[in-house]
Amino acid sequence: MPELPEVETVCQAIKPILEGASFKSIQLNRPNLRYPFPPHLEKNIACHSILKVHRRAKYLLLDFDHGLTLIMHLGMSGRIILEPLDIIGYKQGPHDHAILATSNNYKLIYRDPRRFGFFQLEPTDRLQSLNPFNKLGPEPLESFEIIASQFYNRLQLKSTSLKSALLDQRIIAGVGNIYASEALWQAKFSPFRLANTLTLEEATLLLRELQDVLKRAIAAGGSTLRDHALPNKEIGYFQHQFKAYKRENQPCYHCKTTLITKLNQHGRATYCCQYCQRCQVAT
DNA sequence: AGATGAGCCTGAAGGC
DNA sequence: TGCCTTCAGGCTCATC
Repeated sequence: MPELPEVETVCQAIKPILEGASFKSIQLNRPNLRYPFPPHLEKNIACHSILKVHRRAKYLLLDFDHGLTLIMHLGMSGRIILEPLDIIGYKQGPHDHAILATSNNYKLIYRDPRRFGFFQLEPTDRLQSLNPFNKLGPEPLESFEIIASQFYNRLQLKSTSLKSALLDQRIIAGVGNIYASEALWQAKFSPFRLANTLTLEEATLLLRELQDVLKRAIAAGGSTLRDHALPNKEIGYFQHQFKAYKRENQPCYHCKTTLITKLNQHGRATYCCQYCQRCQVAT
């Protein structure tokens, strides 16, 4: 599922329930996801209060009162379900890999069919100096004034395409394939244009459109394609607002005439209006 | 430094 | 209906 808006909506939904609570038991149904689960996970975090639930890029972070942070990444197909502990009718699914029971009688279920996600446990005060957090670019929803120049400066150092640059977590954190396509369409920039050819004004415009797309997606509860759902199982609705992504052969909403094209860029799908975005596949 | 391909996995969708 | 192939929202690694 998860790009920044999906992780953010999950974060906002679980925050009021988890902050101040603790996990009283942790059931792991397999030894690993993409990587092994942190050793002695239950022993290390059970019965410690969760001080803060927050997000950095596409990572969900749970800070505990004894100085450890549980990092959860949802990979491609991960989701988090939060439901009352005594709910009748919960049937453990084949991909419910971790079930964490909370002190306030909820269970947090980590479900991930493809298992590209992972858990990591690290000291909270060292998080910023650890991989991958020490490499991440600014949060795109930080105050515009603070990050605009950083964004521009980082683009200036990149002789790769704009699409690649937006997906590069070192330039701007949390953007994935959907929202990169949407932001580029909205700003009318070709995904194939080289990142270091943008002027400060153009980089500013792109960042504004990126912020707009991400904020609207969060307000809509994220995008539900196959896997994403909010922890209460409601789905996100931003997929109905896609202007480029998954709209191949449908008219562009800018020019109303050109059909959106699906192109392959670095092995991944890119959607654009070849007229409005002046898309020419770079040679 | 950047591009490319492979790999980690499963399930949905489409073609035949 | 069933089998096969392709594709998918992320990220890392090796190689060129």
